[in-house]
Amino acid sequence: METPVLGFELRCPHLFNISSRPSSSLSPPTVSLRIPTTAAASTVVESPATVAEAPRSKRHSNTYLTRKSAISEVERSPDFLSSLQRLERVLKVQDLNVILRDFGISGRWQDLIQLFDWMQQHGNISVSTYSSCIKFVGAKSVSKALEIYQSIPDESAKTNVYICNSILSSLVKNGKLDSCIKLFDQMKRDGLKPDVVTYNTLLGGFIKVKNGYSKAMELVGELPHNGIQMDGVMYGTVLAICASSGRCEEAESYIQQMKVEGHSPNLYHYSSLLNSYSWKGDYKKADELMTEMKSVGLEPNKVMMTTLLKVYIKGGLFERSRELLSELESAGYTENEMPYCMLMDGLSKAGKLEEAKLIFDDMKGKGVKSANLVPISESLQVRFGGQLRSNRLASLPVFLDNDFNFPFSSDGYANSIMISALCRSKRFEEANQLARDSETTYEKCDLVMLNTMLCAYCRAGEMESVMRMMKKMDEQAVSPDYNTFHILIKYFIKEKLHLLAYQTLLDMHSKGHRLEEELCSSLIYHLGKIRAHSEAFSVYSMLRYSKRTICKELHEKILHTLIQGKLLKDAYVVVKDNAKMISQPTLKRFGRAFMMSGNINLVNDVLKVLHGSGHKIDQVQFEIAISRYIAQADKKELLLQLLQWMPGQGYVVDSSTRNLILKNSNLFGRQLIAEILSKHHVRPLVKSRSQPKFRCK
DNA sequence: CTAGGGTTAG
Repeated sequence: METPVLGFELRCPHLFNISSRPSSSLSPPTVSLRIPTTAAASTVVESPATVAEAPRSKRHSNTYLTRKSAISEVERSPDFLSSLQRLERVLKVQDLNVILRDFGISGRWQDLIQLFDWMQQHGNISVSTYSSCIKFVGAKSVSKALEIYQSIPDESAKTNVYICNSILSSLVKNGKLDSCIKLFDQMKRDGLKPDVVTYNTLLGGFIKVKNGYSKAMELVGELPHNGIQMDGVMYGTVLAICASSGRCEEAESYIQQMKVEGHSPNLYHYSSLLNSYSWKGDYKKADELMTEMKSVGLEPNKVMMTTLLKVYIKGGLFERSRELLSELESAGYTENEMPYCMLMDGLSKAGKLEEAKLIFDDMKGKGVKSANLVPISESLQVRFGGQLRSNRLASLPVFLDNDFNFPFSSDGYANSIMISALCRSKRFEEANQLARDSETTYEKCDLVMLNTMLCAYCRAGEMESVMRMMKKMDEQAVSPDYNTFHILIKYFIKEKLHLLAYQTLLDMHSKGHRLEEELCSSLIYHLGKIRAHSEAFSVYSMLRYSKRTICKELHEKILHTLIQGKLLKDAYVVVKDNAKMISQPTLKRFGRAFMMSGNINLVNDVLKVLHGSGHKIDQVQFEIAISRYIAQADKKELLLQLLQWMPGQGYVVDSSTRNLILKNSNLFGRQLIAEILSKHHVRPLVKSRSQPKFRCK
């Protein structure tokens, strides 16, 4: 039922604007010829208020039919806005909602937005309008859905459960689960009373995220607290979550539980359970499941059979897979590439490239189409890019960024799989050739396809093609992902374009992608070799501060590079933070290097850090340090500090150093020097810290 | 006759 929660009825044009046009200008309904023109016209001229309060059955029925025909007239009209203008007084807000949904279902995005605008301007709008509009728009773009949400003038409607469910669903569909949960909490604070659909919307977000199962279980756990019972759909979602994390036992127990509660499993439930068997390729259980399902009168559909195919492939039953694929073909379920792709991929991963290629060729011969997504209408961007944003956006919660999701048509799954398969078998020339073919065949490629081709070109060493692909991605405004960066950096290293690799890594880091240690490590090595020491250090630092632990050889490796590049202050930082993970010879090398040419003001600090880490400082280091101090008389204080520090830690100066100091003692005050050196007389036994006299048991 | 949620995918 339509509730006038928004308080628009007062502004409703029906009440004030009824006879702005003569009724004679109204066109007759074009659809339902059974309704006489006059009847339609007279209904229109009557105040809808009268209609609403006097539902005499005949007239009501007439009105209903009139409205129905008006709905389809608007839907079919080539210029629906003018039809809308004409039929304004016939159509109720719920009729407009029906039209809106029809536009949404048939992908008429521009019309949907125009109608929504029109309804807003005419104050003929309801909760359902917002809910539906957000649903359709939000499937494509979170930010646009949020703009609509923010534009709702009635505060109480913002916590309407249907509207909230729509907006939460938009966030989930666009992979913004964290934002979704935050917004959900916010909405609850603002008065939302979540229902079973709300919870299920959130749960839906856990289907394809890692650790989704345990997070989902937390949410399921709070259902009783909110007095919500799981329904059939929610069991479907929960089973999908189990399946997507390979938890077949949990899935089985949920099926059991739902049966106990009196729900009979349908195809959704069975296909998720089946999918949970695909992880281990448990075809035995899968067959049993199919038998049970048929015994309760359910016919396997396309999804079911495709999922079964997946189980057989995972289980390595390629002969049965091929048979099942034929069954899919005769059932008409192979109008797109997907099932062929699954089999090809499975075969190639099992090392059966030739058999995979046979499937590929067979599929190509049959002229199978690839699955295309409908691209977002440009008008939608234009419309919302303009006036609607502005002041409203400023009030959006900060955690919700306005990201777009552009679904591009995704041609060429099969080619992409085949290219990967060829690369896997190191047949780079063939992969290269197929990538070129794909480029000419498919106008637009999605990111995975682009990455696959890029990879093939890189492996084949086709620099020009690599550059062409990068340009293409740029032109198609496809932003590179982790894989893209990874492929490129590896390739640049291989081609000895180390600085380019470095630049690309910086780019990757700035885009927020995690850095892989092995790749960084290799780059650090090569940058060191070409004496790009500070670049090497910046790679190390990026890795160091984005990861909790890194392999200890890396500290060692960077230290050698820094010493070689005389970046001793950086080296000191590395030693200070990781001394315990660095080998003694490397510490020694660092110590000597620092004594020789490190910042003289830090010499004592460095010695203390080295010593504090358990490193035994050798005489050479002291000797170099002390000669530097002597050569620089203004560092007198530092020398005295060092000499005073040494005996307490079990170090004494050797005789040549001692002589050097005495020779220059006039610079420091003979008396003081003699006093300090007297403590260096007795060379204590090197019973080091690691060998305490008394061991505790 | 009236909004919002669940199945296969490189």
